[in-house]
Amino acid sequence: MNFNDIEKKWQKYWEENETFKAINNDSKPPYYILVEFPYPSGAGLHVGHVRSYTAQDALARLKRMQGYNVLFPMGWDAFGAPAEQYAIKNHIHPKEAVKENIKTFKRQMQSLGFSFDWSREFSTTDPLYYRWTQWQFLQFYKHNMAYKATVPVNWCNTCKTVLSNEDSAGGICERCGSLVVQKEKSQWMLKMSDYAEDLLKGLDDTNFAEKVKLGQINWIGKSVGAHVKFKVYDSNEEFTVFTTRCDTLFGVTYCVLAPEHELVDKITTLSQKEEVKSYKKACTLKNELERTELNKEKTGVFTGAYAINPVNNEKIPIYISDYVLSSYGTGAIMAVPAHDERDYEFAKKFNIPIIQVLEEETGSKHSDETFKKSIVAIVYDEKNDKYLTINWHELGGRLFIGGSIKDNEDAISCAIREVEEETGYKNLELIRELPKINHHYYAYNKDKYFNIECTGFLFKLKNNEQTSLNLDEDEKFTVEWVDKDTIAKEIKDELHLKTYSYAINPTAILSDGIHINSEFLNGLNKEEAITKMIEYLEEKRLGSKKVNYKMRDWIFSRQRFWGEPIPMINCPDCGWVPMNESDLPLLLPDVAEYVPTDNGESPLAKISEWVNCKCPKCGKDAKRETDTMPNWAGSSWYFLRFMDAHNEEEFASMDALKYWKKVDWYNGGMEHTARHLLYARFWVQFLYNIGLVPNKEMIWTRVSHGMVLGSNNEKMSKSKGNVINPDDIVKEYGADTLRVYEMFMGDYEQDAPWSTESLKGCKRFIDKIIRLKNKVIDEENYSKDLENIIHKSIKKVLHDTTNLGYNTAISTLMILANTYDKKDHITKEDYHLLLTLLNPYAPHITEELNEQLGYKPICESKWPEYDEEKTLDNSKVIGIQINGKLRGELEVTTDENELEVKERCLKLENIKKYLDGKDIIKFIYIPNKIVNIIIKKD
RNA sequence: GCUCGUAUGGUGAAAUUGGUAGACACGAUUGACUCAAAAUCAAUUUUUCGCUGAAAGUCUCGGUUCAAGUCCGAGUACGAGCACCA
Repeated sequence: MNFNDIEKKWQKYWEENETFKAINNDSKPPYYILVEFPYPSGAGLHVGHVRSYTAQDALARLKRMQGYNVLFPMGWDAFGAPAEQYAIKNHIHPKEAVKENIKTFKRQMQSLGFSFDWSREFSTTDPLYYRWTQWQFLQFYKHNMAYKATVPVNWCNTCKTVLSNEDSAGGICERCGSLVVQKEKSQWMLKMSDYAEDLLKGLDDTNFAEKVKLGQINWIGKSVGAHVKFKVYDSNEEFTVFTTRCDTLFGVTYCVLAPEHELVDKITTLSQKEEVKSYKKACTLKNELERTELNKEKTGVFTGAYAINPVNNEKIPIYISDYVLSSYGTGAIMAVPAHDERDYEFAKKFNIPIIQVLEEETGSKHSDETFKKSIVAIVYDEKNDKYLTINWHELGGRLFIGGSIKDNEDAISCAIREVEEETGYKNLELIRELPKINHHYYAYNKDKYFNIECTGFLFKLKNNEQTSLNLDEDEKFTVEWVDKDTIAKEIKDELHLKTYSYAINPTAILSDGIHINSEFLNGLNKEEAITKMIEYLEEKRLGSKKVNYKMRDWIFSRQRFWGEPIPMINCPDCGWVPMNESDLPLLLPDVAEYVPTDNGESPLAKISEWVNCKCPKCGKDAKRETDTMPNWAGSSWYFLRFMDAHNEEEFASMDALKYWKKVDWYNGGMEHTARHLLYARFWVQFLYNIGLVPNKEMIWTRVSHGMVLGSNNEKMSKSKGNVINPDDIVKEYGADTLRVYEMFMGDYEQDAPWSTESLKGCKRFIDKIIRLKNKVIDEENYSKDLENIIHKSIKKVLHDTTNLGYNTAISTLMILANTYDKKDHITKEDYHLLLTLLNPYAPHITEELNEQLGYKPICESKWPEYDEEKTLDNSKVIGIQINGKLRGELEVTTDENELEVKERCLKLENIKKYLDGKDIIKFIYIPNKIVNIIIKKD
């Protein structure tokens, strides 16, 4: 029999015997393994699918052998735009296209021998399934979690259609390449923002991989800050800003409102009216691309109005600018150019003052410090592109010019004086004063600790006129002009380096430090100052602590045909009325001809016999909602349906949900770890809150797999011609080979390129397994000399298969097979064991060989036990190092003590050679690991 | 720009707690079997050198340690996601 026949034979056996059927309420412990159900595209199964399905299949098969009642289901996420477009083009109903694709996918999956429980199969497009998706939407609505709102959508004027964010990436329509514009539409929304905190906290009740948790946390984007009220000068108006940095309030030099802010028209002065109006107009015309373009210069206009800074009553101008988003926070900000990059950029452009309120700290603090003020002067020679430095030689290396400020002297005159005293140059022109730095240091010559507030200055040399220096000082240092490279290499002092970086790279200071110019906050660090400022604001009723989240409500409407219809009816008298639950499912109409509308409504809007209906409340003529649900809807709860797939009374019974408890292990692509997972968790938490599921989190472990890339290390795509079709591989090399190869190809969580050469290596491994049968002699029990490696292998394969170590599990099995191969004979039990361990990965060939040996099928057997005692070695070869360098090896037994090991060590020829005439300072013996002998060096 | 991930031979990659770097494969080279090929088996394969031995070596620089791929600090390159989130 060839491998294709063997595969068919066993696939048939499993199907006929319902080997993988999971039974609800079985007495065995439940274990739920889930892989993301695929979107059945026309392209068929991808080798990337094969990778994750095989991994989970191996886990499922192993868990079954361990005595678990394993639920390992499969279904189809079949709503979506591609099927819709295909259907429009070919004048058929999308469900026909979907049916075809599902058939292909299922055949391919079955040809790979995945142990799915096909009795629970369903598609999100089955009315029996989406009936419950609709029902759950009604629950959202009834609990005030669904509402209508007007939001902008991406709209393509050429295609006359609404686009998803994915299809309009970069502001270009994916299909026709024309510019995408924003259009206002009334949409159904789910109040997901209410769940932000719960979704954050819920992560503690999961075992998600750390990077998955991080993805969720970032998406939710919690930030703790404050609301601060600003009064408009000479008016009764006021506005509120959201800030995470209320500690910098004394550095506020202007405010910005979003162009759409409601106050803009009210406060704009007469003289600025025209300018404001045209800027607002320009903003609405901007498309996505322009708004998000990198390096875009800040724009904005002055409203003519002023605000009052609540902490110091300063009068500050109010601008409008599109760098402030109306959708986040309050749509208004206080601007602190000294400590925010965007504000800095804006202030530079509009010549707005910059007030530093936070000094960066350098050096290390000491308890007994003397405070003084000082300067660092950086003098630049434009002509030669060089900087003036003083080389103190051994005394202190290379520095810029520095010095202490005398009493009754201001910082700038001090800087000019010091430059002349130390270098003789006196014709300086100030380019810029640099931010102040708080520096701690120890002065050797004075044996004292100092804390200085240092102001930096950047000067330009006007001419080379130089007075002569007195000789005494000339002996201690030399004055040198140096270039950038020399500075980078030779200046080590932290204070001078920091000042230099301010000079060449002017920017806002974002790091922590010490507050200055801030009255009651002076001397405090960032965190202390924030706490104190919030207290102050709340006490004076000027503001309050406020938490903000980036996560918005879920836009739940799509203007498409091929999705779950939203079961809402618009009645001229009663408004929006939910359908009666007993009338569900609301079916999609059975028409093959439908065209998109010109105004962006769903194609359903044109099918009048479907749209027109009666109001469930008053019975008058009414119209159905024509928007459909997003793709994410059906996939947000499918894992619950698998627990009770054919229930006609409920989406799933509490009984079934309680039996399976939760998804023990969920696997999918990295691209879904943020959004899909978040939507699914939100959906479940809502169902929990209304008492329909037993746990607030229904997914325990979430793992993300790496992609299978083409052999050229690029993503597989038709256009690149690097696509591998699993059907071809199964036909030529067999399903088992493909499965083993995809598990062996590399770290499961990492991307891996396809290699047909490597695949052939796995075929050779399978062939070797078959050849080993010739060495089997009719004897029970393990061979004595194989016992150690057999027990070790059972342990390792078990550990690796349940801990994402699929590649090392395979290599362990290769080593075991190689060991068998070196022997003339192996026992039946030796061979049986190898087949059992390999079975989760290569189920067909192992079952076949196992049957030929006369054993009962592996899929009905137990996972072999290992004896910890027998995995231990009683001796081990360890390395012997001398001063950390490997110089020899020694076989030690576990019961040898350090003294015995040392004695034997020192007798070894190559060790003696190195020790000859040297003193041993230390002898380190780490049992079972290594010996390190430390000797005195010459 | 921000967040996350990654960096080890010609290639895919191993290396539980810091403890002999390169397991297991692929490819390559040589040999055996063969009329020949395939298959199989055996051997070599990190680099350099004065080759029975030695030195260097896990992106770069620095640190901790008897001992660092692994821990700490600074940086570089590549990849992914998000992007003016105050």
